[in-house]
Amino acid sequence: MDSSTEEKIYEAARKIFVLKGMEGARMQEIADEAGMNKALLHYYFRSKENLFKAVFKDIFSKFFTRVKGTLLSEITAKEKLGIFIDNYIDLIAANPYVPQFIINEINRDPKVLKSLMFESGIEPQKILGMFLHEVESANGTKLDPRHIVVSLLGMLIFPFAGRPLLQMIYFNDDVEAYNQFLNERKTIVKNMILKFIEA
Amino acid sequence: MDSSTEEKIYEAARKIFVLKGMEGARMQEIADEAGMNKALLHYYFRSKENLFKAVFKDIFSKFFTRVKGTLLSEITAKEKLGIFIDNYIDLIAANPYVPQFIINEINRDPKVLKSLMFESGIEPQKILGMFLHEVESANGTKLDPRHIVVSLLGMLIFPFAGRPLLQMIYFNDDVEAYNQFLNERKTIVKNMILKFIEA
DNA sequence: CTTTGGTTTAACCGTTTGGTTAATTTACGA
DNA sequence: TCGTAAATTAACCAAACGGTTAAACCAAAG
Repeated sequence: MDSSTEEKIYEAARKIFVLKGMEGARMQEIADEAGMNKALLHYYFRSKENLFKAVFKDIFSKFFTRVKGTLLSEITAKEKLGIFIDNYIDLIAANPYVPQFIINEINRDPKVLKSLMFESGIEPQKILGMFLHEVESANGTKLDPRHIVVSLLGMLIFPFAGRPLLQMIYFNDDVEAYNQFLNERKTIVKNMILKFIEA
Repeated sequence: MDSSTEEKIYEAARKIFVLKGMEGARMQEIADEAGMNKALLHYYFRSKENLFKAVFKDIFSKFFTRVKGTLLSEITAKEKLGIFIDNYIDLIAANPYVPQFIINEINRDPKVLKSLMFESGIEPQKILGMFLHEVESANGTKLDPRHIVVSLLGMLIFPFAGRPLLQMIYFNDDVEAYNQFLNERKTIVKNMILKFIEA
């Protein structure tokens, strides 16, 4: 660990905030996680809200930036959908609590959304707008593409957000079986979306 | 308001807990919402955790009981799916924060899940098991029905959980337009699921 | 009217919380 | 080697928190 103190604080804060949310997180816990005195958090970031905003803004923009990369490759719309689904599932699998974290914090304080999107540099409207366009050209504007996007995101996020419930009810708390189930979803979701768009 | 003191506390607690979660809720805020002294909350329910458990257990079991009712009618599997989707969307529309609340609290403390299901009387496994059976007989066991159920629930819940984000990005914060979008989803989701199962 | 028991309240308590401060340590250029 | 500014710490603070308590209130039984 040769990263700077500020970076250590930031990474510890990210971990704790994503796991417990703004209200559930404690400054002392973040300090412990970073292995240093609590006062240092206030030395580098003035307040808890400041630290949280820095973390949240970064997670928010990075998440959408990753999505953007997926949608910029030069292939057909349907291929893009397939690649998007693969990459998005991998992205959530690597950060399983992030989507739910983003949803929770936006619901907790929806006011920050506008300034957040502006300050984050990237504009989700354009990214998701690109996505809408992919869907639109794939199904020939027969359907409202917003329904496709919402269905797609719901199908991708829910198995992660509802994991404790689903894993227990359907998989007898077998972690490996559930991981395989999550992998299978790439194919399943692709088939569902494409079948619906084509028909 | 001629309901008893205990009922008033309970309803206030339900409202605040669902809106802000266990950690975000304050006993004083619940007392204010109920229009009475904070000490009364401890007089009727011993502790915050007690009060929360009572509320959560009740919400959890009522939500699954409602789902159960939908699946018990005597019609074909495909018809049941359609009716289930209609009723489930109406149910969430009447309690838009409940699914996310349940998901959050289960993630926060997954240990309580088992005892919760046991104490709540109804067993989600059986209810969702019934649902699996409907899906199974509708698609002739060609697909793992668990994927269908997870997709279906994700498609139904996500537009409510992600509302602030989706409403802003796709509907310019037009509340009425988003409400109409939510209504359209009944048809859309039905078509998606049925098309996928039949094919 | 008085007593009795459940109900309600204001005031209080100990702990935890985010945040501050003054002093100490460290890094490093003059 | 010294001096200085940044970095780090222990100790502290006020406010907010969940929870308690003792007294006041109130309805019903005697």
